[in-house]
Amino acid sequence: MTPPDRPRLIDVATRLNVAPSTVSRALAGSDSVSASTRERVREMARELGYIVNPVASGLKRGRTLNIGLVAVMNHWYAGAVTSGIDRVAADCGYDFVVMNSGGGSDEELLFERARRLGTRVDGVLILDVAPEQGALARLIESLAVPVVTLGCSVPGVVSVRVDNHEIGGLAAGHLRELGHDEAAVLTFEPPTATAIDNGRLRAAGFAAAFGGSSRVTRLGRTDHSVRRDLILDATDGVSSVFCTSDALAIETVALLGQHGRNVPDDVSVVGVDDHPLSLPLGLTTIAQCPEMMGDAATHLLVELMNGVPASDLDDVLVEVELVRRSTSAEPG
Amino acid sequence: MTPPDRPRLIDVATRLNVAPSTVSRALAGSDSVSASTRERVREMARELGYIVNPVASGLKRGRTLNIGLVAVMNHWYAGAVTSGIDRVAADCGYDFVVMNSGGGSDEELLFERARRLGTRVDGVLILDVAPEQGALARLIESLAVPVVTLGCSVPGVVSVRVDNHEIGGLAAGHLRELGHDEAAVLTFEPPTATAIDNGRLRAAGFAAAFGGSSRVTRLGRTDHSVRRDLILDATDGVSSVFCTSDALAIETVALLGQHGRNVPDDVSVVGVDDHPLSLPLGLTTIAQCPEMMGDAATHLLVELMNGVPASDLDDVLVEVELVRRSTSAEPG
DNA sequence: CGCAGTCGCGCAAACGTTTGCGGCCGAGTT
DNA sequence: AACTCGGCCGCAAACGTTTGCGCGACTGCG
Repeated sequence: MTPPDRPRLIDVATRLNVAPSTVSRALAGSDSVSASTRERVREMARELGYIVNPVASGLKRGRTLNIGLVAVMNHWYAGAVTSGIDRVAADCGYDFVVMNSGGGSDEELLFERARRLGTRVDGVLILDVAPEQGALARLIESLAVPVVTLGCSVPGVVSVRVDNHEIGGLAAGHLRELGHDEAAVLTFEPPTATAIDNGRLRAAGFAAAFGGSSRVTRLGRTDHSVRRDLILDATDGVSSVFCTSDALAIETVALLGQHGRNVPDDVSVVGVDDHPLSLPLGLTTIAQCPEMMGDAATHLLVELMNGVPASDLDDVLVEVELVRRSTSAEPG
Repeated sequence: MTPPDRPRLIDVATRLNVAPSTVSRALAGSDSVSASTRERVREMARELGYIVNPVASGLKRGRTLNIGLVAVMNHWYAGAVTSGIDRVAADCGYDFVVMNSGGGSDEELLFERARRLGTRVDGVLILDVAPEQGALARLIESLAVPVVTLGCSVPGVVSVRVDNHEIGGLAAGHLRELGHDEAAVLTFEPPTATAIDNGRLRAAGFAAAFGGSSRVTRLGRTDHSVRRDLILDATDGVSSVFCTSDALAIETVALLGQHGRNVPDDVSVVGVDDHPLSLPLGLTTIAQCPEMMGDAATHLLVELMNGVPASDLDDVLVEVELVRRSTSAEPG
């Protein structure tokens, strides 16, 4: 079961009659080792299939070359962000370990895990967890490593976000341009107490920019059959509806269709996110690119871990974009 | 930026005038330390906020208490599995690090990363990567740690899977019971060369069990407007359609609806996966529970890491279940 | 009161790297 | 020819734990 243990640094050293330190330096590309031995060492390392033991290396150097991600993974969005993170993390030589913040309502336990996570990684990314009464700030505190937040923000820690207000504004502008002057806005309550409430801001941004008559209704995460009724009720008679997430929008257009209201002829629907199904379903939406957000956040985190002070780094606001497809049109 | 370094083992030792070894043993719950000192140590550790340094500990003990996950994360399914993994991993004291296998078509690079991953973790989970010409086996080989595969299988390594053939069979049985005797089956080609092709088996299982007239058409991942035509064409005239994934099914019912074919009155549609949107959309589907799969796989991996030989462990086949909702009905 | 057995604890050697420091040797300078 | 200087490399001490081994003291028995 235990395979013939991996070769160690000292193995390649003895094979070459040099000191371990030389091997270490050679592999690190130090210039205080002659080009010729450097090459010999590299050759031998490759031949033996040597790779440094990250644990030992981490112990000595005080960095683990790991970054942490805390997020609730049970959502397509988290997976997409993860893709972005992985790409740049790999480029920078980091692996990343994830800690699922979902489900566990036991705050004490969460903190415990966070503390442990902080010992394994050089920095962490926090995705979409809500700053409930300072709990997020305390969480970050107990991590004790550089942090960048994604989709949420805490004073003093660098973040990458989208402008949720602008998102609402874009949707409002689009509908307005088409000629709609009444709209229903539908929004979910956050699924868990620790998840962030983007919907509220998006709805507010919409209302502010729309100008016409709009009415927002918040949907609980309860039984979906009662939700049906709420949706139908809220959208009754209006010519356009703005859903603060694509998941909700997709459900809404299906529902409207089933009840004889043609989208987009009778009613326009626009969502937010660019959900993977939005393209095939032809949903008009405000797209944000999760991979790009993961990408940007990871770059920032790398800088922090390299010692750049947080005060030198600016928050980044990633661009959102209206992508018009076939669920929005001029009012019939 | 560097906070006043975390307390170390020796700090709590000196504070108590005991040897570091005693502290270590006390915290480990060894019985060779008196109950009273054990308690004193624990108290002090709590007071100082001490937590063991997993890197140092890992170096000495030769286990990292990390498990690896290789998967393509850009998919809701991976996120859901991740949730299951995290839950039991946390219970067993493990964290997990993920390596995104998607995108990178450079096989050599993938192997390099896998080798590195193998040095950081005590075992790895592999999700849905295809055994393309033995590449998967070589990947596992180069990991050099215990492995369990999820959704795919390689001779000699323990796996947890669903019976894709049975999935097709369940769908066929359901449609048959309703009275359908003709069906179109729609399936995606795998998105990348390294992703597994579940659709083929599901389609085969369906065909085998359906008995009536069924015709399968495979959809490329190409432009979705050409896909529309293919779908409409393939489903033209049939009373029922089986889609080998919910994503496809959702797209299909939307399409059918837009083209005047009422679901389920004119045509029944059943999918597979129990996609998060399937419930709100009312899609009849064959549900598999990704969290449970992650859960099961992690338990197996923990056993392997504890030294149980792979030959003592049986592959697990997780149950699938037909959940009937409102897209299937008796033929009109 | 002496001895064996036990229990609790400390000492020090690991685990596999990285890195400051010092030493050797050859080349260049006067 | 002596002296210096710089380029390469080895020695050994860390990093923070865990753990085999051994030692002292205390208990209980003869």
